[in-house]
Formats: sequence, structure tokens, C-alpha cells
Amino acid sequence: MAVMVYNTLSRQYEEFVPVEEGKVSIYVCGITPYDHSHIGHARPAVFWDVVRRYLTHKGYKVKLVANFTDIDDKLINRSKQTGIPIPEIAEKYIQEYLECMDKLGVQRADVYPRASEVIPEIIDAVQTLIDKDFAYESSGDVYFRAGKFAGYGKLSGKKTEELMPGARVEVSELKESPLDWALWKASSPGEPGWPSPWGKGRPGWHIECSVMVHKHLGPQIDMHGGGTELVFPHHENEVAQAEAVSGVEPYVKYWVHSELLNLEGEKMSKSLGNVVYLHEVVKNHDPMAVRLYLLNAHRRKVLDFSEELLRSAEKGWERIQTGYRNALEFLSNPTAQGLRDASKLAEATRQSRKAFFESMDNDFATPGALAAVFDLVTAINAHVVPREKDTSDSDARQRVAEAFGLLVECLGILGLVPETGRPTASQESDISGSLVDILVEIRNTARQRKDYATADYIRNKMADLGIVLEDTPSGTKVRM
RNA sequence: GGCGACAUGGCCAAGUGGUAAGGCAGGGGUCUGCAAAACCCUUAUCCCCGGUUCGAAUCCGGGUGUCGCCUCCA
Repeated sequence: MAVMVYNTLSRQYEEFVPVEEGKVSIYVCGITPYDHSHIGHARPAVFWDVVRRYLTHKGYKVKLVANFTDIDDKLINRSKQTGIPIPEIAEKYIQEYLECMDKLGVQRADVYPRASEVIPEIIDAVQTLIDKDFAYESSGDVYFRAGKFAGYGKLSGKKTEELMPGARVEVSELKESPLDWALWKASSPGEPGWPSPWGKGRPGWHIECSVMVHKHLGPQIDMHGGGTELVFPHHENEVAQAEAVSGVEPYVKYWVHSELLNLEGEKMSKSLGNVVYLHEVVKNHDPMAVRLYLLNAHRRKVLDFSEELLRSAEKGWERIQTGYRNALEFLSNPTAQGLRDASKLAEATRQSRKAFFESMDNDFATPGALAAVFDLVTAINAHVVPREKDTSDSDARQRVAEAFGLLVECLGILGLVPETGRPTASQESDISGSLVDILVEIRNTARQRKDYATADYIRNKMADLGIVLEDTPSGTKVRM
């Protein structure tokens, strides 16, 4: 089935047809590593990780590129304030970001280009723009001549006449028009910079993305992502630069933007000071629950951050994992019985599969896909958890295996990795594992002679240590 | 002021014309020594007003509200 994508450029759903059959090129605007990343930065990262997994699952060869803007005003200022060299600051926050991504189960991009690594290419592109009369030099700066690019405004839907009155930026006399933007900025004394035909300077913000896309993915790519706040001016300018340089149109076939993450109804942003740091969130919460929380809202809907929502996601994630474990335990126990009519499970599996893939095909609607996963979990639990009065079914093992297979497939696409429960011997020392077994044994002996005081004492004390005991008809389960 | 997105139960959130998914929370039940987990049952007519249609949460028009962009920002 075809994948439908909502394209910012056309403001419509379009059938996804890659530029080159079987291949998908994706570029996502990454972070400026001048400070800790916040939870909002994780939204597009997780979203694109899922898109990538999904398209790969569908058989596409996907190449994903995400940049780091490691030279800009904020970094320069931070360096001035702290006395720490820019590369050191950038490196620190890039590493922290990547560590958070690892925890969230975000697979590494194929390339993480940095602005500072493509200076020669940027200079080339700027020179090309000057040669083509799309740009001009002015006192060591180089500006893009917005009015010269016929399609300017097509992505954001802005009309140049309408922008004029709203332009509240102090208009630089160096620019021919307030709409023009810097491709290259001359360095002030003491500021870092690179030699160029226009003197020592550094790239403007928008140009790096155009150049990186071209370098790593070519003049035309399938999908470009980022937060909605980047549509204008960043992406608009990117289109102008890229198409003016290469002459290839469209630069990006599908513009796929992520809505913002708000805190108490306001955009989370460092400049507003209302940020929740990502490294703290993934430290204080199960990163997989954080991932679930992010995926439970469609990318084009504003998502609010709150501890309550995170707790809700944690509960939901527990539920999925319980179903996963139940199926796993059933399948690994050859004598497990107590099933209901297994044909119902087969039907539920079929429906979940349909719902999951239909949702994903519909603009990567992860909330709907998650609903299918929850339905599947309910169906699995209903058939796998032993009950006295139920009868076994000879097809059961097969059916449960199918359902479990689908669950694994779906979770794989969503990048949700369940804990398999009790740590294995390699993770936990044999001794402590044995000690737990002994305690469980003692407790069960106590239960048998109805010494519930002792049994409950052991259970409570172990719970305090994070070891959960659950008595089931098939024995006591241990979870850590 | 201009441009754009969104508005569904207590909270979160699906739904791109055919009669309201799912999660969390709540209530009732089953199971259990108790608990946990699990299962079953249970809580909405979709911001307002018009219109199109046999039929609209879904399309069109007009309101109202929230958020974003027009300045660095995922």
C-alpha cells in the first residue's frame, strides 16, 4: 500500500513516490549544540527514527542525514562568556545529545555533518550564488537577494509584500532589502572565522543545510524534516539557496514538519527559558516511556509536556511490556495451557496488523499504530494468561506465536524495546539471582503453611528493593 | 496587522462522508490467602452558527478560542 504524506509545500496529503525508486533520502535539521538539549528536540528525532524504520521495513533503502550547527552566534557568545573554545562546547553537547538519543532508542543517522566541516563547500556555493547574481557582497558580508528568486515564499506561503511591514528586525544598511539574508558574515575582531574571497568570516545559518544536503544527498531529496518554527525563514531560504545554486527543482519533494512541544501551552524554547532538559527526562523516566509519550501524538499536533502525561505513558508502556512478557513466557513453556478459543486471537492479530500498517501508511500516524499495538496486547493477554476454566486449544501455540511475532514487528518499527524482565546471569551476579530464588522459595513455603505474615513481609521488603513478586496459578513471578 | 495550524469524554489522543479507536484516571465484576498482573462490563455525538449531502467529527462559509511563524529556535 502507498504511504501518504502531508506535505508542507502543498499543504495536502500526497502519495509518497521517491525520486529514485526503492531509495529514500532524508535530511532533518538538527540542533545547535551550545547548551543542553530539551525534550522538544527529541520529538523530530524520534519521529524520523520511526519513519526510517518503517520505510526500511517496507523495503526502501533509506539514507538519513542530520546536521549539527556547530558555528553560530549562540556558540560564539557562549564561548565568550565561559572562555571555553567553541569546538569544545559543541563537542560536549553533541555527545550529550547522542547519548540521549541512544537511550531513546534512536538509531544513529547515516551522517551527522557539522557546519564547520563544510566550509569549503559553503564558500563554493556562496561564490556560485554571487556568480549567478543571486547574491552580493557588502562590506565583507554576503547576502542572498531574496527578490531575485522567483519562487520565494512558496514553502511558507508568505508573500514578499506582506512580509515587509512585519519585518521588525533592525534593517541593516548593508542589505539591499530587508528580506535578504546573510550567506556569509564577516568576523568581528576576536571572533572565529575562516578565510574566504570576502575576507575572514563564517557562514550564515541557512546556507549550511543547503550545502550539506547537496553534499550528502544530492541536489534533490525526498524528505526534509524539522520543527514547524523552521518553515520560515530557515527552510524557505534553504529552498531559495539550493534551487538557485543547482537549478534543480524541487529541492525537496516532501517537506515533513513536526509540531512543537509546549510547556504549559507555550513553546518550549531556550530563549523563553521554559525548558525541560532532555538528559534529565531520560534519567528520571524510562526512556522507552518517553518515546511512547512522544509517539502518542501525531507529528502535526502540538504536544504538551507534563509529568502527568509521562506517568500515563509509563503505565501504558508497562502494559505493553507485560503483554510481551506474557506471550514470551507462554511460548517458552511447553506445558503452558489454559487458553481460550485460539481462532479469536488469530482474528485479533489480523485486525491489529491491518490497523497498524494502515495508520503508518497514513502520514506515519503513530498514535493509531500504538492503538493497534494495545489491542494486540489485550488479545494476547486474554489468550495467554492462564485461567482455570479455560480449555486448551491445539492451535494455540501457533496462534500465540503469530500474535507475538506481530507484536515484535510493530514494536521494532516503533523502536520500542521491552525489558525482557528478570536480568540474565550475565547482567546480574549468579549469587544475587540465587538469593532471590531462595527467598521466593522460603516465602512459598510460608504461604503453604498459611503463614501469610511472613510471606507478606518478604514480598514487601523485596518490593522496597525493586523486586516485584507476583503469585500466579503457574507459580511466583519475579520482576526487577 | 499578515500567513499558517489546531479545537473530540476527567486528562492525553485516533478519526481525510456512513453513523465516535486506543492509553491514563474513575466505577462495577472475575481470579487471588491478600496483593499484583490479567480479563470482562461501564463513562462523549465531536467549540458555536449556517450550508452542501440520503448521510458530516469529517466538505464549504461565517464566528469564537488556543498555539506557531513574520527575530535565534526541533
